Amino acid sequence: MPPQPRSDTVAERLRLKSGELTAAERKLMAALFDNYPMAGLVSITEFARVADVSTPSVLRLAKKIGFAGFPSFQEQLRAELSAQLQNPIAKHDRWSADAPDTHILNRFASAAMENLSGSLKLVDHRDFDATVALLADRKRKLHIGGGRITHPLAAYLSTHLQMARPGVSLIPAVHSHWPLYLLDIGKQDVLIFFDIRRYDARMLDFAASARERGAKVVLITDQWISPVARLAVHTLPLRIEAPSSWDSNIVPLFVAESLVAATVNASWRDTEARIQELEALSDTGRRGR
Amino acid sequence: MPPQPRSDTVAERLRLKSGELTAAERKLMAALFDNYPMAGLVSITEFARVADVSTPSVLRLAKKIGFAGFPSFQEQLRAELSAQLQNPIAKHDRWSADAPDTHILNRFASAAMENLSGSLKLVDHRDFDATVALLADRKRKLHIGGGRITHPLAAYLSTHLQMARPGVSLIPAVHSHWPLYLLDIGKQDVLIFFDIRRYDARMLDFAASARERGAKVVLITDQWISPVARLAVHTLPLRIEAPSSWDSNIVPLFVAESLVAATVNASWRDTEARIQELEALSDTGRRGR
DNA sequence: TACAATCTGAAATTATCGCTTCACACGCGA
DNA sequence: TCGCGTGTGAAGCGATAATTTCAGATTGTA
Repeated sequence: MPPQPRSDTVAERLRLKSGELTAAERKLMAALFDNYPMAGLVSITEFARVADVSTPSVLRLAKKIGFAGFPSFQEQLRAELSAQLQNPIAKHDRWSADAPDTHILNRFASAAMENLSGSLKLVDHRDFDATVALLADRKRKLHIGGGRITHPLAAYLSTHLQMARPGVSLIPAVHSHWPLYLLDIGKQDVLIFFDIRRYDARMLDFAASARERGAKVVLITDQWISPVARLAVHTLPLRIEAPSSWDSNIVPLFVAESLVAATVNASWRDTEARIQELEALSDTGRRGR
Repeated sequence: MPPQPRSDTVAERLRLKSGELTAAERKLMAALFDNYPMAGLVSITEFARVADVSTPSVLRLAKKIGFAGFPSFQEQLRAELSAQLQNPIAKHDRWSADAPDTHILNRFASAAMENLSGSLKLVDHRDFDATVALLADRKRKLHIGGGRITHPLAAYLSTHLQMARPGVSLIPAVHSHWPLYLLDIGKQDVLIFFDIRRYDARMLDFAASARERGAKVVLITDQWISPVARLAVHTLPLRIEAPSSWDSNIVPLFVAESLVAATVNASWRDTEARIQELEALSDTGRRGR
């Protein structure tokens, strides 16, 4: 390997060494990237304070990535910033550093952002709020399920809701077990289904049976809307296109996380105690091992 | 004297006073505008040297345009620069129609966008590309795992990679099964781990054992970087903050989907046939019911 | 459990910076 | 020519920043 090219940016040097950084050094790296490169253009004392480490740690990091001291480290940051300011195309720095626009990461990121803003226009926030009210109602049991592709989303939602409240059950991926789970669905229960194309006929059957048993169905689907919507009290249609052979489930995950956050907010009094209890039990479990 | 007008930029203040500047002060103004505002972000000594005046002249200029001293003059320059660098991403057009900005959907969306653009800056795209090369190499077996929270992400990635190539296995969520899976990890295999805070000590152990058996470890983690990074050939650090009691896994999912798309692209010839075969088998299966 | 290796920040030290003072230079009118 | 006002920078003095040292804390290991 040739000797380290001295023209490398601070960001590149940090990434190069990121594997061998200590805890304090990682804090500094995080602080710097949090506002790059401005965060590094203050005094060493101030930079250390912002990252919540000592000044020697800043110095050690600067030396580890090949600078003589803090001033030369800072000089490099200034040089990068100057170069960037003179180059008007630099607005792309918010994407992957120096990767071309056509890089899959950047194309996927654009698609994700468009899906997200498109979905927010598509979704009726009253449906969202009404769904949250259902999820926050502890008198109702929750049943969460998804198709072959979306099942991990259902699992994710179920794990988080379980931390927030009791009475959450995940319907397994394997169809043959479904009748058993249908048995446990009762009046006033809520069935949350992820169903995106291609829609699974068996999910429609399941949702129909659940509804007959008195459950309320909430559907998270794509913009072409699964047939389950006819049975659902609330439908959240999302955009899921991606530059890929398969659809993107980023926005469905976004909705799942938002539902969790909103549900926790809506019933904070009950939830707070439960989370603290969970923490305590986890700690005990860890120590007991 | 009225309180110092903090909204004026240094450039405006200078132009305002440009009529009453002395020779040395005009030299300083010219030097600053020559590379605004970077030229002023060095030490007073250096700035004076560049403009070919003495340091007291710099100080006198700073005071003349209303600053208490050189540091506060410089602070103003930094503030202007920060404001200028603020990415215009923040002002995306309306989110959810007529929902207030404070609605959880909009707050979560902002957080997601910031996490995404922040992560793209944090991730080294060469690590990403190198990871894709590993995933696309059909001679290597892939083992995919995650912690309690991130396991669904591992499952999602595994499902998609399985559609793209053979030799993909998902490490189950239950720790007690792990030794059995370790047995099957061999030289040249690849272990893809999702590990975000709080890091699981058992994942570190597992990764260490896998590495000892000759496997290459790829780590998808958060910006605070899991200790597994020390064992990993490639680390993808991501931003995961959310206005919620728990972290957001939207960006990890984004990376998983991007990895799948890039892997498919990288080995399209092999993948195409496999996907078509899968389609055919699925159809048969459905008809056979 | 003890030992070694590594990491970390408090404190001391050194270097540099920001600022003040003051002597001198210059222009200009008496 | 002198005197006066204004502008300038050399020199020096704290103040602050950068660096070094070192002892305690932490972590991994026998």
